[in-house]
Amino acid sequence: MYKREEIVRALEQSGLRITSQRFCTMEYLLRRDVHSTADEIFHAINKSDPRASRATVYNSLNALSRAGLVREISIDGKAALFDSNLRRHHHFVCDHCGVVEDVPWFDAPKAVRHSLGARTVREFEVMLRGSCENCKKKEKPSC
Amino acid sequence: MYKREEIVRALEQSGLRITSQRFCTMEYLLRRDVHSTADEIFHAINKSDPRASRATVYNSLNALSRAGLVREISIDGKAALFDSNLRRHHHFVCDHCGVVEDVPWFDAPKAVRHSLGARTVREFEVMLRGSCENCKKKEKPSC
DNA sequence: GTCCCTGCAAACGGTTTGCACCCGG
DNA sequence: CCGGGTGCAAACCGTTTGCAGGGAC
Repeated sequence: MYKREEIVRALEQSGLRITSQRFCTMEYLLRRDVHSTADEIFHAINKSDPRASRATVYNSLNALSRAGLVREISIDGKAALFDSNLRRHHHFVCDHCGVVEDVPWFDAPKAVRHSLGARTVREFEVMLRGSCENCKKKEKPSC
Repeated sequence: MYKREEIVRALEQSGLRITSQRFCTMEYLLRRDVHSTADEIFHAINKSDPRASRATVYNSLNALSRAGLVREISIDGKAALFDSNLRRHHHFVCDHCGVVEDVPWFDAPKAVRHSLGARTVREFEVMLRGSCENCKKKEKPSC
């Protein structure tokens, strides 16, 4: 579980002012195990503090993102998802329910680097698409 | 070069009515070697037929996309790009100029499939990010 | 006390939709 | 002639921005 001071320390180390909004946003992302949209975060924060605004959630997320404390992922033109998992990883997207799950990191095959000619590659991002465990069960009720 | 009848045939085979807008949209995409946004396509078509509307370009692109004649790619929440290259391939995105280039297809390493547990994988999509050839030259003017 | 952050509302860019008219089959 | 496509404008949705006031350091 994430303690208050851990979050404060993470924000401090990134040189960000510790404000209520940033703290709450960071806390929310760390406590969830699934990726969240800005809107979900806004509603959660807004429930405990009705004065909190959507714009500030966006601003906070951008600040956290620039500071490298969260990662923004955008898939298929839908609302951006925010991810507090900073370990290298890839993503799996379910075609049916749309859930986005983390999958373990693997590097690009060596041969690929050669096919890229004069380009420099800094990042390797993979997206797998298919049926998640739950949707697969539903597809085949029995046999 | 793509001949008029080839495009007509492709549309026919997909069971789509052959209308001026769909033909022009398809032609435009086939003739370009880079991916285009709906807006670019709209402006190109609008130049020769000032009555053409943005909405119809979107509708046509959606129809072509549903029919499997073009592929829609959305990257980083920016305007969608449309791609008439139907061969399997991956994408390279330049961090500096934003250009999106096709790179040769390669399959996921076998080990990856095992790490996915009960999920079924239908598609494997890779995005490489870095500096394209042009931007790399500019980065290092000399030494 | 100084900036930076916040909240609000308005603006924004990309895309979709409702509707009346039009055209391909 | 019928059904679907088209053009237009307005709606939509996620996100950003300008501004005035407030809070962190």
